[in-house]
Amino acid sequence: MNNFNWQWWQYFLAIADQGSLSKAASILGVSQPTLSRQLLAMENQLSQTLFDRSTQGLELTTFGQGLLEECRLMQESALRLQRLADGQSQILSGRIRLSANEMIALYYLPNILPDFQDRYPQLKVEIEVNNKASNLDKRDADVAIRMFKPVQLDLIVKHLFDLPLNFYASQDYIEKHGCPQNSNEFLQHRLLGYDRDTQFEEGARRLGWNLKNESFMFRCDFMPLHLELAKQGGGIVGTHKSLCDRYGLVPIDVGIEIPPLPVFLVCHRDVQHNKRIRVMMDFLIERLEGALD
Amino acid sequence: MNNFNWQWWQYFLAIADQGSLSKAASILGVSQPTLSRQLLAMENQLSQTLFDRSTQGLELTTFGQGLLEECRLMQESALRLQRLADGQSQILSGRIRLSANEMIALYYLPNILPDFQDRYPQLKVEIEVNNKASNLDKRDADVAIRMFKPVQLDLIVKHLFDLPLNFYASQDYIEKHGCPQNSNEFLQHRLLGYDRDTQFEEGARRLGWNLKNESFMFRCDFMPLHLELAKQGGGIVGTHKSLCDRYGLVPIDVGIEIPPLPVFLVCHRDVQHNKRIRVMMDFLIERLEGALD
DNA sequence: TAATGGATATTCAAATATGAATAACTTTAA
DNA sequence: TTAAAGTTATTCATATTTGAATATCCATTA
Repeated sequence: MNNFNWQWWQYFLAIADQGSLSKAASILGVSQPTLSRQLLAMENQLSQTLFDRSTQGLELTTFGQGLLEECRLMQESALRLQRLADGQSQILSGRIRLSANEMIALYYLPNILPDFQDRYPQLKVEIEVNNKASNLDKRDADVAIRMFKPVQLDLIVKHLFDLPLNFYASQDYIEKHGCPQNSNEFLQHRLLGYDRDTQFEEGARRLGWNLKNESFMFRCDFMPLHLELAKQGGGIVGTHKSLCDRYGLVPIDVGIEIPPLPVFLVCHRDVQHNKRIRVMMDFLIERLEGALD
Repeated sequence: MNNFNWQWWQYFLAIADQGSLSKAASILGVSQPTLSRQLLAMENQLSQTLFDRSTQGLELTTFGQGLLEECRLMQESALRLQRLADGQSQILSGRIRLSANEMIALYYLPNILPDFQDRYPQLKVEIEVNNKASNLDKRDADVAIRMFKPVQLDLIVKHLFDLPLNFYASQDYIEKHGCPQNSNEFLQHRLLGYDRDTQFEEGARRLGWNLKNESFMFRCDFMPLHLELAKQGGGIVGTHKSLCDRYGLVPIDVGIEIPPLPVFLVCHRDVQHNKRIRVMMDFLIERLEGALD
């Protein structure tokens, strides 16, 4: 009776999402001809066409569209099952994926991760460096370091500490352009700002400032570049207090207090008891704060 | 990343439900060794045991139990997908499953089904004869004839007609035992009643009677037997008015009016536009009432 | 116009998964 | 105690599925 292979729905969804047999096949870990034939078999059994083919790829028919939504629900179950299963794993080998933004990845993790690998040599560590919050539901990452508190209910969140922030410039810069003495002077200086990232804008608005991204002379969302620029005397950067010494930067005090940046450690509730994930989180709890020397 | 085959969950659920590789394999349409190996591969990938084996079969480990519930949700999606897909089918060949109780199956369907098969020779008709309501969610049947109005929201229900009921006995019986003239006399007679089926009991209670199953002299849930017994002069039967002529039964009027039995035609909302199902329902709407000659 | 790149479908040798048969075991029934 | 009937695991020849290579098509670009 129930002769429909669930794997077919998995195939169907991958093809629909990718819009191409080749891409879907590569993600699914099968070859394009295999996927082509499986899809044909599926359509054959349904006596219905799921996708319109072209040399540009595949597009859902209206029939196929009618199945997509429920298929996504099925995928959610599948993902949840995988999390539930993996969540029980007490194996200390395999891979663990950590998500962090560029600043954490570049300035804090290198100090401590070698120790982790010494302690757990069987564990392969994969770091996803990304300003976007990666999807813990889909296990794009196992553990994430976030600078904001996630609201999603099925996530386990631990507040680690707060990163003090301030404005800094190099000694060179100050000698050349002088040190601003108040906020009006400050705004006339070469401020290193953001491009599409609105986090800073929003922070400023909460402090009652009208500081648009457009007001900055130099704009870039890749924060490490701000630091390097500031180091070369390129301008004033708002960044972590713990980094100024390393970069030979001096604080600029114009009576503006930047609220410190909270740091959270996050994992999915379903996998919180996974041993690999547990040891990674414990390690980060133990060592990350100390990495801010 | 997402290297888990959805088919494995299908296997997992079937094994959990059947409690045996052999049974599950037969249902899934694979061989027992195949299923045994697939399960092993699955457990291997999870590095966890899903079932404890014995020569009696397989039993879920606590780990496996933790996955069962979500797996059932996944199955619901799979079943819904299949209904949605099948629901669009405009093919007039294949099988169609009809669910009916014993009375309908035995006394009304034989009159009309041959015409259906003449009209749609490509369609194989399967009849599930069952007093229980078969599961339209799981497609145990495509179309069901029910004597009660289903409450489930995702079912399409059409009220066909009402079957008049009355009490009957054979001429022989009446000559031998006399015809009861009032309800007190009536209750002293040989009434043919039910065993575990409480539908009649409940109907009687709604009419203000205290008529327990235990009060009957002869008890059986298989209604056609009641009719045959009554025909042989075995007692008084409460049954369809339309059957009394065929069986040479005469009505017994003791001032008790049995409310007529409503007849509903039911299919799942998801498959209501399926052509096979459509023609079967149209046929039954057209012909079933006439079968009550 | 011709070349390129990206797409699906087909071919065919090779790897893989399958199932009949069987082994090994346990419970139940005789 | 033995036989029967049920279970899962293993073996091995077979059948199926797979993927590299290829054909073919179409849009884009030089």
